[in-house]
Amino acid sequence: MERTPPHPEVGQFDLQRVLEALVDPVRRSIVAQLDAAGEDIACGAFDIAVSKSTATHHFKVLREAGLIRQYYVGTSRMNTLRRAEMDGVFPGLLDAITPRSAPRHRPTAAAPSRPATPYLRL
Amino acid sequence: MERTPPHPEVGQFDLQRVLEALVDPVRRSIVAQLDAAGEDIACGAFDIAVSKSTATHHFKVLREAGLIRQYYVGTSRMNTLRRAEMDGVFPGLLDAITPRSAPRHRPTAAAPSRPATPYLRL
DNA sequence: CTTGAAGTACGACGATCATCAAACTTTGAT
DNA sequence: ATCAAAGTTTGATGATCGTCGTACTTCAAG
Repeated sequence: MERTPPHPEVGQFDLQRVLEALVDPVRRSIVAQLDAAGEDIACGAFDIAVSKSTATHHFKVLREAGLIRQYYVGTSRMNTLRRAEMDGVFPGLLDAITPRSAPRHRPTAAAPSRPATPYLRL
Repeated sequence: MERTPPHPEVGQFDLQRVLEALVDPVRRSIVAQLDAAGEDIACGAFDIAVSKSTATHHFKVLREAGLIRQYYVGTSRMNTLRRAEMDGVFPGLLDAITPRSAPRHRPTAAAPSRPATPYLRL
Protein backbone atom coordinates (compact mmCIF):
# COMPACT_ATOMS: atom_id res chain seq x y z
CA MET A 1 0.00 0.00 0.00
CA GLU A 2 1.38 3.39 -0.89
CA ARG A 3 2.11 5.81 1.91
CA THR A 4 0.33 8.61 0.09
CA PRO A 5 -2.24 7.97 -2.64
CA PRO A 6 -2.05 9.91 -5.93
CA HIS A 7 -3.70 13.33 -6.03
CA PRO A 8 -4.34 15.38 -9.16
CA GLU A 9 -2.81 18.83 -9.31
CA VAL A 10 -4.99 21.87 -9.73
CA GLY A 11 -4.01 22.15 -13.37
CA GLN A 12 -5.36 18.68 -13.97
CA PHE A 13 -8.81 19.26 -12.57
CA ASP A 14 -11.45 18.15 -15.03
CA LEU A 15 -15.06 19.30 -14.91
CA GLN A 16 -16.38 16.01 -16.23
CA ARG A 17 -14.50 14.10 -13.53
CA VAL A 18 -15.69 16.46 -10.84
CA LEU A 19 -19.31 16.25 -11.91
CA GLU A 20 -19.16 12.46 -12.07
CA ALA A 21 -17.86 12.52 -8.52
CA LEU A 22 -20.51 14.94 -7.29
CA VAL A 23 -23.48 13.25 -8.92
CA ASP A 24 -23.48 10.48 -6.35
CA PRO A 25 -25.53 11.38 -3.24
CA VAL A 26 -23.20 9.55 -0.88
CA ARG A 27 -20.17 11.38 -2.21
CA ARG A 28 -21.99 14.69 -2.14
CA SER A 29 -22.87 13.97 1.46
CA ILE A 30 -19.21 13.38 2.24
CA VAL A 31 -18.30 16.70 0.68
CA ALA A 32 -21.11 18.41 2.56
CA GLN A 33 -20.04 16.98 5.90
CA LEU A 34 -16.47 17.98 5.23
CA ASP A 35 -17.59 21.46 4.29
CA ALA A 36 -19.86 21.81 7.28
CA ALA A 37 -17.27 20.56 9.73
CA GLY A 38 -14.60 22.89 8.45
CA GLU A 39 -11.95 20.45 9.55
CA ASP A 40 -10.45 17.16 8.43
CA ILE A 41 -12.43 13.99 9.10
CA ALA A 42 -11.32 10.37 9.19
CA CYS A 43 -12.92 7.96 6.72
CA GLY A 44 -14.65 6.05 9.47
CA ALA A 45 -16.09 9.15 11.06
CA PHE A 46 -18.57 10.01 8.34
CA ASP A 47 -22.29 9.54 8.55
CA ILE A 48 -22.84 7.41 5.47
CA ALA A 49 -24.91 4.27 5.14
CA VAL A 50 -22.60 2.09 3.07
CA SER A 51 -20.12 -0.66 3.80
CA LYS A 52 -16.46 0.04 4.41
CA SER A 53 -15.40 -1.20 1.00
CA THR A 54 -17.96 0.98 -0.69
CA ALA A 55 -16.82 3.92 1.38
CA THR A 56 -13.25 3.33 0.27
CA HIS A 57 -14.46 3.42 -3.31
CA HIS A 58 -16.25 6.72 -2.82
CA PHE A 59 -13.26 8.36 -1.17
CA LYS A 60 -11.09 7.21 -4.04
CA VAL A 61 -13.42 8.77 -6.60
CA LEU A 62 -13.48 12.04 -4.67
CA ARG A 63 -9.72 12.05 -4.32
CA GLU A 64 -9.05 11.30 -7.99
CA ALA A 65 -11.39 14.11 -8.97
CA GLY A 66 -9.40 16.46 -6.77
CA LEU A 67 -12.20 17.18 -4.35
CA ILE A 68 -10.46 15.82 -1.28
CA ARG A 69 -6.93 15.25 -0.08
CA GLN A 70 -6.10 12.14 1.92
CA TYR A 71 -3.29 11.40 4.37
CA TYR A 72 -2.66 8.85 7.05
CA VAL A 73 -2.64 9.48 10.78
CA GLY A 74 -1.77 6.22 12.42
CA THR A 75 -4.24 3.68 11.13
CA SER A 76 -6.76 6.33 10.22
CA ARG A 77 -7.04 8.05 6.90
CA MET A 78 -7.88 11.70 7.17
CA ASN A 79 -9.76 13.67 4.54
CA THR A 80 -9.41 17.33 3.65
CA LEU A 81 -11.79 19.21 1.43
CA ARG A 82 -9.79 20.99 -1.30
CA ARG A 83 -12.18 23.92 -1.19
CA ALA A 84 -9.96 26.78 -2.23
CA GLU A 85 -8.40 24.85 -5.06
CA MET A 86 -11.77 23.76 -6.40
CA ASP A 87 -13.17 27.27 -6.09
CA GLY A 88 -10.18 28.52 -8.03
CA VAL A 89 -10.79 26.22 -10.96
CA PHE A 90 -14.59 25.95 -10.86
CA PRO A 91 -15.88 29.05 -9.09
CA GLY A 92 -19.31 28.64 -7.58
CA LEU A 93 -19.56 24.91 -8.15
CA LEU A 94 -19.20 23.75 -4.57
CA ASP A 95 -21.28 26.65 -3.37
CA ALA A 96 -24.05 25.54 -5.70
CA ILE A 97 -24.15 21.93 -4.63
CA THR A 98 -23.42 22.44 -0.95
CA PRO A 99 -26.38 22.68 1.45
CA ARG A 100 -25.79 26.32 2.26
CA SER A 101 -28.66 27.97 4.06
CA ALA A 102 -30.18 24.58 4.73
CA PRO A 103 -30.78 23.56 8.36
CA ARG A 104 -27.20 22.74 9.26
CA HIS A 105 -26.41 19.74 11.45
CA ARG A 106 -24.90 20.49 14.81
CA PRO A 107 -21.15 20.03 14.60
CA THR A 108 -21.53 17.90 17.72
CA ALA A 109 -23.71 15.49 15.76
CA ALA A 110 -27.01 15.17 17.59
CA ALA A 111 -29.09 12.03 17.36
CA PRO A 112 -29.76 11.25 13.69
CA SER A 113 -33.27 10.93 12.35
CA ARG A 114 -33.01 7.35 11.16
CA PRO A 115 -33.28 4.43 13.57
CA ALA A 116 -30.35 2.05 13.28
CA THR A 117 -27.91 2.54 10.46
CA PRO A 118 -25.95 -0.69 10.10
CA TYR A 119 -22.83 1.04 8.89
CA LEU A 120 -20.52 3.94 9.43
CA ARG A 121 -21.64 6.62 11.83
CA LEU A 122 -20.20 9.80 13.18
CA MET B 1 -48.42 11.99 -28.59
CA GLU B 2 -49.20 14.74 -26.14
CA ARG B 3 -49.39 18.24 -27.40
CA THR B 4 -47.17 19.52 -24.62
CA PRO B 5 -44.84 17.23 -22.69
CA PRO B 6 -44.79 17.37 -18.87
CA HIS B 7 -42.55 19.98 -17.28
CA PRO B 8 -41.68 20.15 -13.58
CA GLU B 9 -42.55 23.33 -11.75
CA VAL B 10 -39.87 25.37 -10.06
CA GLY B 11 -40.94 24.06 -6.68
CA GLN B 12 -40.28 20.54 -7.87
CA PHE B 13 -36.73 21.09 -9.01
CA ASP B 14 -34.45 18.48 -7.50
CA LEU B 15 -30.68 18.88 -7.26
CA GLN B 16 -30.07 15.18 -7.73
CA ARG B 17 -32.13 15.17 -10.91
CA VAL B 18 -30.41 18.27 -12.22
CA LEU B 19 -26.94 16.91 -11.56
CA GLU B 20 -27.79 13.60 -13.21
CA ALA B 21 -28.89 15.59 -16.23
CA LEU B 22 -25.80 17.78 -16.30
CA VAL B 23 -23.26 15.00 -15.80
CA ASP B 24 -23.63 13.86 -19.40
CA PRO B 25 -21.35 15.74 -21.80
CA VAL B 26 -23.88 15.71 -24.63
CA ARG B 27 -26.57 17.19 -22.44
CA ARG B 28 -24.18 19.74 -21.01
CA SER B 29 -23.31 20.70 -24.56
CA ILE B 30 -26.97 21.21 -25.33
CA VAL B 31 -27.32 23.49 -22.33
CA ALA B 32 -24.17 25.35 -23.32
CA GLN B 33 -25.36 25.91 -26.89
CA LEU B 34 -28.71 27.10 -25.62
CA ASP B 35 -27.02 29.44 -23.20
CA ALA B 36 -24.59 30.77 -25.79
CA ALA B 37 -27.28 31.31 -28.39
CA GLY B 38 -29.53 33.20 -26.03
CA GLU B 39 -32.54 32.07 -28.02
CA ASP B 40 -34.67 28.97 -28.51
CA ILE B 41 -33.27 26.23 -30.72
CA ALA B 42 -35.03 23.35 -32.46
CA CYS B 43 -34.01 19.81 -31.51
CA GLY B 44 -32.55 19.17 -34.94
CA ALA B 45 -30.51 22.35 -34.92
CA PHE B 46 -28.03 21.33 -32.26
CA ASP B 47 -24.44 20.38 -32.90
CA ILE B 48 -24.40 16.99 -31.21
CA ALA B 49 -22.95 13.75 -32.53
CA VAL B 50 -25.70 11.28 -31.62
CA SER B 51 -28.62 9.71 -33.43
CA LYS B 52 -32.07 11.23 -33.42
CA SER B 53 -33.45 8.74 -30.96
CA THR B 54 -30.59 9.37 -28.58
CA ALA B 55 -31.09 13.09 -28.95
CA THR B 56 -34.75 12.70 -28.05
CA HIS B 57 -33.69 10.84 -24.93
CA HIS B 58 -31.29 13.61 -23.88
CA PHE B 59 -33.88 16.33 -24.40
CA LYS B 60 -36.32 14.34 -22.32
CA VAL B 61 -33.86 14.07 -19.45
CA LEU B 62 -33.13 17.79 -19.59
CA ARG B 63 -36.81 18.64 -19.70
CA GLU B 64 -37.75 16.36 -16.81
CA ALA B 65 -34.97 17.90 -14.74
CA GLY B 66 -36.42 21.33 -15.45
CA LEU B 67 -33.43 22.59 -17.38
CA ILE B 68 -35.28 23.20 -20.63
CA ARG B 69 -38.80 23.92 -21.77
CA GLN B 70 -40.12 22.34 -24.94
CA TYR B 71 -42.92 23.36 -27.27
CA TYR B 72 -43.91 22.55 -30.80
CA VAL B 73 -43.69 24.85 -33.77
CA GLY B 74 -45.11 23.00 -36.70
CA THR B 75 -43.20 19.74 -36.89
CA SER B 76 -40.24 21.15 -35.01
CA ARG B 77 -39.74 21.02 -31.29
CA MET B 78 -38.23 24.15 -29.85
CA ASN B 79 -36.12 24.25 -26.71
CA THR B 80 -35.82 27.05 -24.18
CA LEU B 81 -33.22 27.17 -21.45
CA ARG B 82 -34.96 27.77 -18.12
CA ARG B 83 -32.06 29.91 -16.96
CA ALA B 84 -33.76 32.28 -14.57
CA GLU B 85 -35.78 29.55 -12.91
CA MET B 86 -32.72 27.36 -12.43
CA ASP B 87 -30.70 30.27 -11.12
CA GLY B 88 -33.47 30.97 -8.68
CA VAL B 89 -33.44 27.48 -7.22
CA PHE B 90 -29.76 26.61 -7.62
CA PRO B 91 -27.84 29.89 -7.77
CA GLY B 92 -24.49 29.62 -9.45
CA LEU B 93 -24.96 26.11 -10.74
CA LEU B 94 -25.36 26.88 -14.43
CA ASP B 95 -22.74 29.56 -14.19
CA ALA B 96 -20.32 27.01 -12.79
CA ILE B 97 -20.83 24.39 -15.48
CA THR B 98 -21.30 26.72 -18.42
CA PRO B 99 -18.25 27.60 -20.55
CA ARG B 100 -18.15 31.18 -19.33
CA SER B 101 -14.98 33.00 -20.24
CA ALA B 102 -14.40 30.46 -22.99
CA PRO B 103 -14.36 31.74 -26.60
CA ARG B 104 -18.06 32.38 -26.99
CA HIS B 105 -19.84 31.57 -30.25
CA ARG B 106 -21.37 34.47 -32.08
CA PRO B 107 -25.01 34.80 -31.12
CA THR B 108 -25.74 34.68 -34.83
CA ALA B 109 -24.36 31.15 -34.91
CA ALA B 110 -21.44 31.18 -37.32
CA ALA B 111 -20.25 28.05 -39.11
CA PRO B 112 -19.24 25.34 -36.63
CA SER B 113 -15.63 24.27 -36.38
CA ARG B 114 -15.76 20.54 -37.08
CA PRO B 115 -15.88 19.06 -40.61
CA ALA B 116 -18.55 16.44 -41.23
CA THR B 117 -20.54 15.18 -38.25
CA PRO B 118 -22.67 12.21 -39.32
CA TYR B 119 -25.57 13.36 -37.23
CA LEU B 120 -27.43 16.46 -36.18
CA ARG B 121 -25.89 19.76 -37.18
CA LEU B 122 -26.68 23.39 -36.80
C1' DC C 1 -53.62 12.38 -50.81
C1' DT C 2 -49.00 11.40 -51.11
C1' DT C 3 -44.59 12.46 -49.71
C1' DG C 4 -40.88 14.07 -46.84
C1' DA C 5 -39.20 16.23 -42.72
C1' DA C 6 -38.98 16.14 -37.63
C1' DG C 7 -39.42 13.70 -33.68
C1' DT C 8 -41.06 9.91 -30.61
C1' DA C 9 -41.60 5.13 -28.87
C1' DC C 10 -39.76 0.67 -28.39
C1' DG C 11 -36.80 -2.84 -27.48
C1' DA C 12 -32.09 -4.37 -27.43
C1' DC C 13 -27.20 -4.29 -26.47
C1' DG C 14 -22.91 -3.10 -24.12
C1' DA C 15 -20.66 -0.50 -20.72
C1' DT C 16 -20.31 1.57 -16.46
C1' DC C 17 -21.32 1.90 -11.63
C1' DA C 18 -22.69 1.34 -6.77
C1' DT C 19 -22.85 -2.17 -3.77
C1' DC C 20 -21.36 -5.99 -0.93
C1' DA C 21 -18.68 -9.83 1.46
C1' DA C 22 -14.42 -11.94 2.24
C1' DA C 23 -9.63 -11.88 2.67
C1' DC C 24 -5.68 -9.12 3.38
C1' DT C 25 -2.50 -5.23 5.32
C1' DT C 26 -1.01 -1.97 8.37
C1' DT C 27 -0.78 0.29 12.65
C1' DG C 28 -1.15 0.94 17.61
C1' DA C 29 -2.09 -1.23 22.12
C1' DT C 30 -1.77 -4.80 25.41
C1' DA D 1 3.92 -11.57 20.11
C1' DT D 2 -1.12 -10.85 19.92
C1' DC D 3 -5.03 -8.59 18.97
C1' DA D 4 -8.16 -5.41 17.40
C1' DA D 5 -9.19 -1.30 14.75
C1' DA D 6 -9.14 0.98 10.25
C1' DG D 7 -8.89 0.69 5.46
C1' DT D 8 -7.81 -1.61 1.05
C1' DT D 9 -8.17 -5.00 -2.53
C1' DT D 10 -10.49 -8.18 -5.11
C1' DG D 11 -14.03 -10.30 -7.52
C1' DA D 12 -19.09 -10.71 -8.12
C1' DT D 13 -23.69 -8.99 -8.81
C1' DG D 14 -27.58 -6.22 -10.01
C1' DA D 15 -29.10 -1.88 -11.72
C1' DT D 16 -28.81 1.99 -14.53
C1' DC D 17 -27.48 4.44 -18.62
C1' DG D 18 -26.11 5.90 -23.27
C1' DT D 19 -26.47 4.27 -27.61
C1' DC D 20 -28.58 2.60 -31.78
C1' DG D 21 -31.93 0.95 -35.54
C1' DT D 22 -36.51 0.32 -36.76
C1' DA D 23 -41.09 1.43 -36.81
C1' DC D 24 -44.50 4.81 -35.88
C1' DT D 25 -46.76 9.58 -35.65
C1' DT D 26 -47.56 14.23 -36.82
C1' DC D 27 -47.40 18.09 -39.61
C1' DA D 28 -46.73 20.84 -43.77
C1' DA D 29 -46.07 21.24 -48.67
C1' DG D 30 -47.02 19.96 -53.35
